[in-house]
Amino acid sequence: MSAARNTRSPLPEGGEAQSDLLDWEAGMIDVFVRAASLIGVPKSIGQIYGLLFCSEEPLPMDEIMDKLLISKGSASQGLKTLRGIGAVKPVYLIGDRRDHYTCEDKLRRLVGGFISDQVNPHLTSGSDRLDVIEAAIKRDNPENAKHALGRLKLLRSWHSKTKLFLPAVQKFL
Amino acid sequence: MSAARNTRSPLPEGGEAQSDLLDWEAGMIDVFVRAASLIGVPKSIGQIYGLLFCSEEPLPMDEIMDKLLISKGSASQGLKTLRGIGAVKPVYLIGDRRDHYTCEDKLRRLVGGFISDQVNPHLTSGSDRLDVIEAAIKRDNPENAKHALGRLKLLRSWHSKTKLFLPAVQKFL
DNA sequence: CACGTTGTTCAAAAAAGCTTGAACAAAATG
DNA sequence: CATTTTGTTCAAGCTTTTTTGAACAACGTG
Repeated sequence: MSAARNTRSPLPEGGEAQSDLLDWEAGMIDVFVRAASLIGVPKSIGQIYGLLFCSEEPLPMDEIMDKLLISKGSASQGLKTLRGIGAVKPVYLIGDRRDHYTCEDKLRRLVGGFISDQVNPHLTSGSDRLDVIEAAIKRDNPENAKHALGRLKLLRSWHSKTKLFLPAVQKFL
Repeated sequence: MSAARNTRSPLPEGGEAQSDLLDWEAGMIDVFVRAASLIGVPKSIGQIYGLLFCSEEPLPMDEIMDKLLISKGSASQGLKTLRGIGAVKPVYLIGDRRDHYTCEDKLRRLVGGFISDQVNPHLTSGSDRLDVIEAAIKRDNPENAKHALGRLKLLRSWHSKTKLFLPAVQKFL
């Protein structure tokens, strides 16, 4: 095998912070950042998840800050969100006061956590909104009430299809 | 049936533009705006789709502008995007030079259009990125190369599951 | 072919969302 | 209990995205 002093991503460094990511790590993190933005999740969260995905060991917050060059606020907030959807899990190491984190790497759980945290609440409140709309139609009784009720019915069918669909996603993945 | 002068949403009006949405329409549009933002689509696009969803007749751009109180630029740009994913269809009415639009109201087609326009391109380019990562691992041959390759393999499996999954979505909905 | 209508484009303004950093809380240490 | 370490919160700043509006292209029409 050919010699190789691991090529690293840009970012020359001066005093404290140091990126120190290998190319393959930077590449993977990039994949996660893109995937995150596709589903409307902030960059820093994709970065953190990606870094943990690459890491063989659980990482504490300050290492995450150093490697990704993000602020304490971002790191703390990002980990909070990731914990919330169950995408990272805290690991307690003896002899180290700091919380360490690993990523959840079962696709099914990742998706499940995201759905129940980010999607289901909207689905639930959506149901109430449809009831309000129905009330408005019946109250105002516009001349095209028949059409309006038809649309409402269609929307309700989309709603219930989606509710059936999401659990099915779990099984599939 | 009880008397009722249709209650309308806020927005007193002065000279030209007029919102003139009924409560039930405003409610439905709101549902679409929320759904749109859930999947990272701008508000104005959700509004336009919602308005067309409520309307019994195809609508021309200037009516859309007037009812939603949005600018010509937004309306034009929003319709362009919606046409792009096949969420609205142009309808040509004789005796009227203006293009009119109706919404696509088959859920399957809506979702299909969105996926092939917004998701598939990312999936495709993602595949190339994984190859680049693999090359980086083999080139640098870091001491944890075994672990790195394991992660890459996992990510590849997620990738192919997703590729299988998306067409399945179509059938289900 | 001059004119009015319809629709697109794009630079600048506005809005929305993310990140930062400093102040604060909590908890372990000596 | 004073001090240090670890982590959270949140207002202010910054970036990115969206919206606006005016200039311009396209196209019928008379």
